[in-house]
Amino acid sequence: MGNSNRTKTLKDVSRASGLSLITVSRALRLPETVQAETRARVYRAIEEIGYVPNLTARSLVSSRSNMIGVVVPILSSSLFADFAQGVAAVLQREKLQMLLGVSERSVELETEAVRTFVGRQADAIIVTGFTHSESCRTVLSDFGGPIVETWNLRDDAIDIAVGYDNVKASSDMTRYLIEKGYREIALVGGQFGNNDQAVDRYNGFMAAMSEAGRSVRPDLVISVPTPTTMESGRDVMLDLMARRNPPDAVFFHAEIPAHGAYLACLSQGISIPETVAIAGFGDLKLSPLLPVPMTTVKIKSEEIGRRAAECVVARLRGEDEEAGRMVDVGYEIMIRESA
Amino acid sequence: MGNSNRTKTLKDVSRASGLSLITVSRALRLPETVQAETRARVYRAIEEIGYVPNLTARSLVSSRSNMIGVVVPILSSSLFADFAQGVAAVLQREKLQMLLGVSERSVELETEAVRTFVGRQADAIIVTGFTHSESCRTVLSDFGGPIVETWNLRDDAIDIAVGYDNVKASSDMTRYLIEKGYREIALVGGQFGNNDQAVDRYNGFMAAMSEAGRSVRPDLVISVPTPTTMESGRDVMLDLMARRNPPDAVFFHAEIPAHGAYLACLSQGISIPETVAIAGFGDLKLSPLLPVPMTTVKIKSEEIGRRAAECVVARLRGEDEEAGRMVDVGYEIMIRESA
DNA sequence: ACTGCGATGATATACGAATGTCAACATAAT
DNA sequence: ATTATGTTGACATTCGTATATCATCGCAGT
Repeated sequence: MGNSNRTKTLKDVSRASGLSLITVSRALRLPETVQAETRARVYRAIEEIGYVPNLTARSLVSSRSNMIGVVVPILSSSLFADFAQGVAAVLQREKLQMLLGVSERSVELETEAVRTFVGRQADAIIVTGFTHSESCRTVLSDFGGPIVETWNLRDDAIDIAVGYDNVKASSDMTRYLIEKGYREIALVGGQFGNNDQAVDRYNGFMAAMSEAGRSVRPDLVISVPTPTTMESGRDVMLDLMARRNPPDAVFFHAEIPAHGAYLACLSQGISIPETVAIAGFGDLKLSPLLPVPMTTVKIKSEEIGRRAAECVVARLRGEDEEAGRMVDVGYEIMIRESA
Repeated sequence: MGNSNRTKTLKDVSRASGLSLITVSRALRLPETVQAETRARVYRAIEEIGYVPNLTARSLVSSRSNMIGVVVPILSSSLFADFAQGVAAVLQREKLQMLLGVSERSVELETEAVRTFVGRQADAIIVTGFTHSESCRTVLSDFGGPIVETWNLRDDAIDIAVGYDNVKASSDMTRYLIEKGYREIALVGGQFGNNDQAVDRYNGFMAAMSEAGRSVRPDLVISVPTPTTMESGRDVMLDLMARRNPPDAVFFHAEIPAHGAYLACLSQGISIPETVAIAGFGDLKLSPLLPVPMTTVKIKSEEIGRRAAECVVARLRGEDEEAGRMVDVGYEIMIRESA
């Protein structure tokens, strides 16, 4: 483990270079104000003793940390992984670091994560969804920096919202299925607890149905547990198709179960879309490459992450004080062949 | 945005509660040493004014941050996302936070990330792979805390290694393919730059081949660019199958291109494993659910993350000072039907 | 010789919490 | 009454860096 010495400080650099503490400090923060030769001496000494600035101390004084707190419900879902990737890409080039918290869709864990972000002087906070605990809202509203709520759009954003209209996306797809002539459309949705997206998608579906004068058969509205899996989609699908009066179309509000259902049909010889049509929500990389490419709602997860991070850096730079409070990244109805 | 006041300090709690600063501080750190009633007064005041302890200041004096730095090559790959998820799960329950850096497989970006981890007084550092820049090695060896290198096993670990034997995993699968009777085995590997795993897998393949007295046709050794995509796998596969003497088995050293290739065969009516066998490396959720389930090397990505994090917390607790320097999480050869 | 400027240094203070020493007081045990 | 113990407070210092003020010194332009 090499050196067992304590970590080096600016004072050590000063000693090693024979320059005063202030000059060293200036050489780092205001390189223009010291002579080129002096600067070189400082850099040489830094290199020599292996000095790494203590960013904690810097944060304490500046009350800025160059860290952005990000909360995602789960990482092992490619949607949120892509989202985090998008955030990371933007932060990377701005020399900002990402403090990542995983909430597992629990508002308590989210609150805990947000609290530590605030305690660590994070410069901004990006969270998923609009569902928060009371104490989380309190902490966030006392927080000075930019706050971005992502993945959905609501009027009551705390500060900034970056996402897309889940209600509209869901009703658009539902309307397409109706127009396409499907008679019995099943809905496989998510769980409502702590998930405003699932609620909005459900509402979008119901709105489109009633708007078209269609009643919804309660037995055709099913929800799968979180986190979603291919297996749960497969099971739901096989259950549905084994019934006396099966649906002729199934709208999955999550892509993973849709894939599970799709593959189950493929294995069982149930033809898509002839016997049953499948529509998804998410559009993962696999979806367009399936033998019968999947019709689905494309979510721009990486873009949500990027735009959220861009809002943050814009605000930190002082631009856009009031603008960009609401960023709609949109969605796309990908009409392919499965429905 | 609620309160535009500056963030609250311990002094504010002291003022609000009518207790002295030290008592408040003690109530938080050594609750046993203050009376229950006093403690309650402190908590009430904290609640009232919305005090959140400044962890930056705490870190500065304790020179511990409760943050663990983690570097992954990319997040939008389910292997690394699962890995990060595993790390996060363990850190969560230990009240540690994750500082996440994305290296994009560049040693420079990795170095930069590691440097900021050190500067932020991270308590431990977890990196991917054994390929680092010189300055990264220097910074790491001056770093006082635990360092975990993951996803592979090598003798020259800086501190702790958590992973599996890529050479052996690759040669095991190759041997299986040879024994299974495949005559012309193609290899679709990754790029070697900054990727010790790709190198080891290649070496494992070559070793098993020469051990069996089999020569390797250079035209059947192909590499796909990083990051890997389904499309690149599809293209390689279609190219291979269009040749005069196509292979009868293809060993993909990454799962995503294997899936792309698989789906291309499915669409083109190329039967698996009769016309061509496919073996993968990774075992994603999709692999066992394909119509012809895929034979592949199962990597325990989430477990690598969990174990790495567990090593870290054990060391931070002072346990295992010397033990657990090398953790082999193993792999599994999943014999299914595609080969 | 004058001012003005650029580069460097000396010294002090601040950031928010942790921590060590010592004092003040109340209550309990002797 | 004396000593011991528990609770609270006052004060000072520390962590590593940023920053403000003021002092030097050398050198160019007047």
